Amino acid sequence: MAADLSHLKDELNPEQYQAVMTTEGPILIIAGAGSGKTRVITYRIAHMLDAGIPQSQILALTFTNKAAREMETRVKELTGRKLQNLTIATFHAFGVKILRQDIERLGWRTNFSIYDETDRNALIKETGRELQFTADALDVYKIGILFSDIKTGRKNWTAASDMYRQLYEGYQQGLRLYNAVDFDDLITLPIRLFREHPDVLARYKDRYRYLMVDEFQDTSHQQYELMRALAGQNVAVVGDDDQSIYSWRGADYQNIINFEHDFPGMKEIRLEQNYRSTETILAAANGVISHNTNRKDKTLWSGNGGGKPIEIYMPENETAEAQFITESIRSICLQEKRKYDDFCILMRTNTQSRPLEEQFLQENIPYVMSGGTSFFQRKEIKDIISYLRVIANHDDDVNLLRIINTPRRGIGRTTIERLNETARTLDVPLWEAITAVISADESESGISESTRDDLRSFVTFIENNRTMLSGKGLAKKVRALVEEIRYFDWLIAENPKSEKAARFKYLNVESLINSMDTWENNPDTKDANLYAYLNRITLLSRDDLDDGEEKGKVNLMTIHAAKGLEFPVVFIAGAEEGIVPHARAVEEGGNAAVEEERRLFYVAITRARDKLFISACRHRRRLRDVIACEGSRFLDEIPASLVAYHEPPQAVDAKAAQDILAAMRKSFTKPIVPGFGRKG
DNA sequence: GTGTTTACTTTTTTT
DNA sequence: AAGTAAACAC
Repeated sequence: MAADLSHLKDELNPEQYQAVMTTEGPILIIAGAGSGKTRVITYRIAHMLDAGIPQSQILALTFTNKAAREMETRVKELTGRKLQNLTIATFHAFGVKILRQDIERLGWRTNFSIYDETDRNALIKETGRELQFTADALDVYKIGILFSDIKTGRKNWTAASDMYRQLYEGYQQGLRLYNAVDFDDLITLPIRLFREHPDVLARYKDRYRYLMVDEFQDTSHQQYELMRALAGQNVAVVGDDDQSIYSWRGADYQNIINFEHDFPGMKEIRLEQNYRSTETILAAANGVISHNTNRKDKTLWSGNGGGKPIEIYMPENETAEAQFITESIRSICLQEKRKYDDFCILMRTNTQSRPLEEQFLQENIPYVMSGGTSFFQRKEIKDIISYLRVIANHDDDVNLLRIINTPRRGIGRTTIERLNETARTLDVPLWEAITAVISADESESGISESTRDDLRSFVTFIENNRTMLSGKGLAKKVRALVEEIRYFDWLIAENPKSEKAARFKYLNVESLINSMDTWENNPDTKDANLYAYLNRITLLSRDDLDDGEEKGKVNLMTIHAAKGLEFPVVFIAGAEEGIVPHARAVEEGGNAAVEEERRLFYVAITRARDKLFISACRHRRRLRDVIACEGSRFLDEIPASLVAYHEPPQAVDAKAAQDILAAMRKSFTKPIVPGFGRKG
């Protein structure tokens, strides 16, 4: 089916239409929540293709893989074309693409490893130990953040941080030696590449004539630099300062101001009509966000009619909260004939998901938790991936150390220390030290012959698996590897108390292998080799794996993960002081941080189309003990006329809890609070 | 030299 | 509850 865009004018409002038709020159689209942003972007691309602009000239940058994928499918649907040459990617994925092509010019080899936070911290720890840092001074978590700030120019060295300068140098050298780059490098190295090698930049500028950046309010200075380096005149950026929620990762919505300066003649288009939410929900959102001082003034309006009041409930604890949510979902499903995937539960932190997931399992309600502790952060997954990384890049010390004795193969602490010394004196990666030690005539290394045998078989094992680098059947080979190292036995041994846990972990490994299989058999996968797989994998999160699986399931996610999405019925769980706004944000960042938390809450509210429930527990379990909680300050910022409160349950013992539950069940056929269920 | 036990802290949000 | 580091046992 060919594109039929002749009715564009009827399908879009005047501002949207203008945004779609303005393909030449710089434009800034300020798109309020629910104002049809995705629609505008996809129509805009479709229109450009329709106007004869080749796919290869268009580059669209997003923040999440999910957004990129969604954009691609929508354009595909709209145009009915195959999109082989259209580039829609996240900033980081695009960075990888650039580096895969030309990183050799910067001194790395093309089979470089990408280090995530865990890997980065491991490398910092390792380097710190070599430099004799005391355990006290070596808070790798904090140092990792510091290094990221330094690398991206967010911070300079200060008297306080100066003691880590040498460590930073060591860290950087480590990356170079192990042929690895970290997440920040995925943006900063392309910038450097473009600066130092104008011919490379020219190639990209020549190719990409039309640039588009989504969620522009969340671009960092580095990402903005990258964009600016590539941009000619035809740049469209789309954003909303009220939805800027990534400042802790370097996002700065001042880039919107910078854009006005750097691209003179820029056209600004504002999308202020909300098509998503009821007037009630929108009024609540506006009421909250209006408390922020530092923002572009906006008047979002909705033509969608009143809607139901926003329901606020204060359950006794998180179990009661989870029960309230599942009960509500059940009855709304029945009453309004909704499907499970119409519901979304939003949380501030990942840890909030546990009691909810338990309740869902118990009640047999299917759910998907997107994001969360990323699938790829799981130990069992990282173990297997580490094997693959070492196979792809022997010099990757961080991953080598991870697997060299996992499962146990008799290579213990002292051996590793010895190898480290050898590596340090020769100034080579561990792998080379190992090969040197095992091929030496006598055991001058101080490593026993039997241990050297263990090392030899390890090296042989890795070498034998290099067949993965080419040819077909990657998943099959990985499965064989997992069997050969007897990973399941290891999991059982490591989880002596719970075979269930071991089994669960093994299932995760299984689903990793399955996803490899689908990936390599997907016709859209261009080169199904190990390198391509590894480059891709580090940038993915859980929900990028099981595509299509989320149909018919209740959605659970953090507010951050929900950006850009919408659901008919939304629950915001844990709307308590200390959670939103998060205690850490309040104590560390002062007012600016509270404003960001408020934006976060605003994003949460504006995900809802028809119905919004907010719950705040009176007590919550934290660490060991139970603490008393207060409702979030943001709750008071919702105009009272829009809210219906649930009657709080009085008792906590089991019997009373049953009664409350029974009352709650009834409450959906007959409101226990006057006004609930009626139009406000 | 290696593997197991025990004491101890802890990380908000994600590419 | 889970991951880490140091102490302890083999």
